[in-house]
Amino acid sequence: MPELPEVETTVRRLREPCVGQRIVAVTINWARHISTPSPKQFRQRIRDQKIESITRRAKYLIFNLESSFLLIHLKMSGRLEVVEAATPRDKHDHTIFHFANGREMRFNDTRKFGKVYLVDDVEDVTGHLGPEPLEESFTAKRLGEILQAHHKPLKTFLLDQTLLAGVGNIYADESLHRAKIHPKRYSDSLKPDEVKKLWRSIRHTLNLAIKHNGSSIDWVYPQGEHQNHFRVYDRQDEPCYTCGRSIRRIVMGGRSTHFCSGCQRL
DNA sequence: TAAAATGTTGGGTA
DNA sequence: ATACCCAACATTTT
Repeated sequence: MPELPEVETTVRRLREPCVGQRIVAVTINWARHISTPSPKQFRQRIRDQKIESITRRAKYLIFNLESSFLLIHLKMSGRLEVVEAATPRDKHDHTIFHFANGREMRFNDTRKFGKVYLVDDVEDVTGHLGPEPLEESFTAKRLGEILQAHHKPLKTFLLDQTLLAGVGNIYADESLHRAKIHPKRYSDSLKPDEVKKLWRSIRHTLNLAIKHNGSSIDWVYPQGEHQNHFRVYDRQDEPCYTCGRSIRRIVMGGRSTHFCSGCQRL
């Protein structure tokens, strides 16, 4: 589930226990978690490297090591925790990074969709991604240009990581509601004031979610509290807080899509 | 019980 | 260029 705000929260939470730590070994219990290089090469190359900093690009965590980059994508159910080595392991702790200080970072991933990369060039993994919505360089003008260049329903547009990076199913719906724009509107149909509203809405929605430490849903990602602030996501048949009309749930591109039948007209 | 649905993404085929 | 279905997998819900 983790989208941009949850990944950002995870990065911030991991900095204190990780930065400055040296990775002395890696335990790989599910080899297919390691995307590149081979598990054997991975273990060898990461060994004895220190974590110098942690950043984020879209939904990827980037661990800046001494001589390479460790990237992790949590996909649908991934979680990262740093614990004492003596802490009992969970059956879904698939990849474990052992630190020199006796603690370890565990990549727990029930559905096993997550991926781990060790690369010299971050762009090898993130090169196909669109702009970061919270960067200063991402202006309303820039969003407008990208919107105009494609003819896609907005929901589909917002989920396309090559056009705009980091927005997932929850924040796409929340952003469109805050902008009062219907998810089926086509990207190249927005008027300039609508572009501006959508741009502001995306950034506000993501920043607010980060302030709430992300959203917690079910058993995944237990930290955040932004789920208490959803306006449309998972609120089908409930009244809109803005206009009182009921929230609808439809399926677009195989993804559940929530919008207000009053505020968001086609 | 069995089928459907769940936050992601990439690929293959129209 | 876009749309649609499928794949990866485990667990919960219908």
